[in-house]
Amino acid sequence: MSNPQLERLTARAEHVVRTEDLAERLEGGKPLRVKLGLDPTAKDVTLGWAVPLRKLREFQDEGHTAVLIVGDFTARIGDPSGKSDTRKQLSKQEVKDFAASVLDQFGDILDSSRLEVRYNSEWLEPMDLGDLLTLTSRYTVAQMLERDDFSKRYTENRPIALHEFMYPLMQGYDSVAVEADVELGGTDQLFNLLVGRHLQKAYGQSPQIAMTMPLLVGLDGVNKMSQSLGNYIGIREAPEEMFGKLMSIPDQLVGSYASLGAWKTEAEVSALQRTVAAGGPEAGQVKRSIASEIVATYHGVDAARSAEEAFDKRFKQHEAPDDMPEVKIPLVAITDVTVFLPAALAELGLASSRGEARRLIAQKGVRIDGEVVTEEEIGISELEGRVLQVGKRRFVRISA
RNA sequence: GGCGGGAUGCCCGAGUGGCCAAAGGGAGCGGUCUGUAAAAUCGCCGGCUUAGCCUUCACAGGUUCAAAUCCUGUUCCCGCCA
Repeated sequence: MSNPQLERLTARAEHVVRTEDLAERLEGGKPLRVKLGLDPTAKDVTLGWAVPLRKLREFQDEGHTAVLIVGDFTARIGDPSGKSDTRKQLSKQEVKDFAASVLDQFGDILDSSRLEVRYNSEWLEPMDLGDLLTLTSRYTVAQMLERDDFSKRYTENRPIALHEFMYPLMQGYDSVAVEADVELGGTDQLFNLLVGRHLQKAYGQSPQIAMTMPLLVGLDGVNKMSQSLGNYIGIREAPEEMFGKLMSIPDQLVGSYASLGAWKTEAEVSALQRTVAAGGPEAGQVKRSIASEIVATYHGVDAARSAEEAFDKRFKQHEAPDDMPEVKIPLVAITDVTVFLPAALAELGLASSRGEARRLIAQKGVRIDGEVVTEEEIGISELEGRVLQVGKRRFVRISA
């Protein structure tokens, strides 16, 4: 590759179909229309989502136009990509709320001056049965079943609802509607992006370049980062929370977070990975610096620094954090001058039930001012004005 | 339309009359340890002021001293044939 722009734009990508086409269009000198579908089915933007977004930003920085497709129509079907179950259908209002929240957060990453936002209900809603037949006639059942998750579900005797076949077609048709030059997505989107190419050809356009970005693995170290799995970090999460979560990723993931989160170059990443693999305090140091850089990307360097300090205070020195919610002892837990602690903990949301709270006490997981609590029943005066702690992370100050 | 299979705790999944609040795994939570909210390791994991009691195995009834397990009906799901 001799074209430096091409090189920058394809960095970190998993697949580019086809690189030659991209090179050619860049040569053409016209700003490209770079499409990214936004699936408004959850309210937060995760670090995983940020990966294609940042790629899109790179395109913007090179003078190209970002075309965001809000899948308000398709969200009502639910993208079956990578799913082994039919996704539930959302109501119009839910979709609208999610879209608003997500678009707002996208603003943290994208450049609003080279941005076009389109809702796919614009062209999908008015389609009539005839249009639909034209669209569906361009693809075969065998082609659909090529898709990994469909074929898997099919052979495993799991249901595939007919409307799920429509999803890739609709997403592909979006590319036709906005005349996309490039479409970005996660690797799990490759099939859908290729359908877009196919349909564009069928509708007489030149096929878009499909570019996929690697999927960021979530906090569990196994699955793709996703909100439905709860293994995610949101880009709007508090610095301290973000830093803590980043410190909890398995060591093997540090490399990919360095690349896809801290946007390190390939060379830097492999150096970091070697250090982590060697283990020892240096490994922790690497994880720390990556965590800190990612936090700084979204909250600034100062916030990142204080998040790191707060983390050390709590987990290395085992000190209580500076600020914590102040709460009153729940009345139901009080009898005369004593407090029934399991009831108090459950009521305050520090334990999910009284039984859970009892277990926590039995397991030495509850402390008052740092001292392990062994009794379930304690005097009110022993609680008022003190810091009540559950586990390592949950703190609450009891008002006097 | 015909025939067959299935629905178990947050998820996966064993259990086919009492030994079942229900194996095992995952997730989650707590302790220890540590460079860490990593790893490892030990423990907990329906509810309840807990040697006991209460409510659970799709839903509604029934049989039985006793039902997740047997019977009837209902709902939903899957497969095969058409």
